[in-house]
Amino acid sequence: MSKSGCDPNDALACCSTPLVREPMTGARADAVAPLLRALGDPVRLRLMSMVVSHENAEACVCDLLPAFDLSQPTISHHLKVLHETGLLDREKRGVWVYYQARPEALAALAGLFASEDLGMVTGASA
Amino acid sequence: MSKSGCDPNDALACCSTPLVREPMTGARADAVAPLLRALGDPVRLRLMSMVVSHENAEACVCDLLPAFDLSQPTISHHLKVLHETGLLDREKRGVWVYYQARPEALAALAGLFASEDLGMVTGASA
DNA sequence: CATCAATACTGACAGGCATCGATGTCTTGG
DNA sequence: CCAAGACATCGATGCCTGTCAGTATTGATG
Repeated sequence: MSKSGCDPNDALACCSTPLVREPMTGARADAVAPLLRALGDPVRLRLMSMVVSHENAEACVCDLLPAFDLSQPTISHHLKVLHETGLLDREKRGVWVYYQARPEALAALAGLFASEDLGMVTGASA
Repeated sequence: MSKSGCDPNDALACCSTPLVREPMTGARADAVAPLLRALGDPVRLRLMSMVVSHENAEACVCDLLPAFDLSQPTISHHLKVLHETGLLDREKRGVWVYYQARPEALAALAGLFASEDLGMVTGASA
């Protein structure tokens, strides 16, 4: 079960509304912020990038560990955070645990920062 | 001056490379993560959204304060964090301080999550 | 100049988080 | 059945951060 009231599915479902269209409600911000906070750590951001850009868009802990000067429990902890936030999927195959990125999560974040309106915003301020 | 070694300009300059293309370097992650961390707080995410979607894409503290159950110093603190991270610009006009979103910062984040490769990633895993 | 309003700054405290060492669990191989 | 490797979990520790109360600063007004 999840640790708190943050439901990843809920977060993904509501991210489709760009934050430039209208003021974000408190509930929506509470749902989206954990995604950004999870990627707000340099280690987790690198882990996410490594998994996504890895072959077949998946990687096991043994692939990721050598890139850091951190202990294995620490890496495991960060992967767990990314998993609980809904950014990574876990799949155990034999002895190894493979983490896969969830494209819909990244797509949700991309939609959040949808830049279609940004040009309009810049022009409107003049 | 910035509080730490995080240079907003550096962060914005390097964000243009999507994190799905190749593994992110440690230095790059250190530069980008603060942007995501800054928006990883629900209050700051709402503040950012409110400023961007506000009339003329700017808002003063007195416009933002009533939407929260927080004290004025707390709101000011969060705005300061967003400003130091390079997400908001400050402009003092008379008694009021107007905060304006920096479109290039949001564009940088949008570029980070550029979804052009996501479809390829999903397909490639099959 | 005196007063008031709006905002920023400082110090302090509580809570959360990143990290580690030690240990447990599960799978594979002999 | 035992040993070894891969990964997760637990408990502890130190740092970071969100929050507030109080105070200083700045500009408008009379």
